Amino acid sequence: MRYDRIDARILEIVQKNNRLTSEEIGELTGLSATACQRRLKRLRSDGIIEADVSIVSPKAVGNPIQMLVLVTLERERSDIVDKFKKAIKSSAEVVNGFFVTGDADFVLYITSRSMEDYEQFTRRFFHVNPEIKTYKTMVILDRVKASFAIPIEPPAEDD
Amino acid sequence: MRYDRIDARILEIVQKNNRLTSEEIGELTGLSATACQRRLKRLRSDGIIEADVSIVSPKAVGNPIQMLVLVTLERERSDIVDKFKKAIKSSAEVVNGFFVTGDADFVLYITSRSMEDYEQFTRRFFHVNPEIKTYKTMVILDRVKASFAIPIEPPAEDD
DNA sequence: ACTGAAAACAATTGCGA
DNA sequence: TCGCAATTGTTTTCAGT
Repeated sequence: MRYDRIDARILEIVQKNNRLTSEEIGELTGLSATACQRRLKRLRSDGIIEADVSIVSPKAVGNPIQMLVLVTLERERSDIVDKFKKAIKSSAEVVNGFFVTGDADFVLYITSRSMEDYEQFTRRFFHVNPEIKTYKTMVILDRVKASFAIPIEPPAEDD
Repeated sequence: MRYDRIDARILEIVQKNNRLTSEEIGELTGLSATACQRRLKRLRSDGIIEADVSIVSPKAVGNPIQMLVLVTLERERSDIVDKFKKAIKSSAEVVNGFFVTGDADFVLYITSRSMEDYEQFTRRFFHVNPEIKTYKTMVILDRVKASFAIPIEPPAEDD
């Protein structure tokens, strides 16, 4: 699971747009299309590229409201935590769920059709999960930066 | 900017994997490859599909540490807020930045090579942005759900 | 707006370097 | 690991329903 400088360049490119042809990527990297393709294949099979997805506009598909929710559980017992993780996974509204240190136990990224829908969701969700002590909702007013591009460290040099 | 039930189905599919062939999508939707392709083209040009990207593993590219940071500014004056938005945009470490209501003014999603690197980053970042009153770091222990799939509302029916 | 066939284009594989 | 050339497969265009 190793990558060189050219792989890093390819990753930077496809993180922004994975529909470029290998030829185009080749031009941007100074490699032939074939070589780029082979590298991409390796990056995918090695799991450096985790997935290739279309990003859908939440607004365009009827979920204009987005929230970040800080959830604190009653207790941090591992069975309770695990149960809550399952609840996150099985909840369609929760797009992202993070288990974190600090001010909260979990942070959830949720999309919703309306504030009313969100309120209903919380009622259900928090009723089904009585181990939740508190939650704090932060409504997203602006996605200032909504990149999916992870910064890539310069690769190790073993010349 | 409208979509029907089949478009919704296509969106669900490509949100998970945008490298399927039109043929494969056709089989999953009961349409011909050609029809799927036309729909995808429209979904892209209409902006319902915002982007097509490869998801890179932060861990695999040397950024194993991920954080969510709640930032509160000294004051919510619009020029200060705008200045901070610019700082977010121009900072490579900040992958995502949200302007929010509630307990904080901004939530940042940051990746880093190490806690030391993160500490250095905060020093720089908060030095350059003196309008920051407080910030609270939550280190991500587990990405319980790291989907990029927005739930899609059943489309409006105008038969 | 859809399908199906043909043409254009891109990805993959094999080979020599 | 690379590039080139040949093959395979995918996408796009076009005509017809």
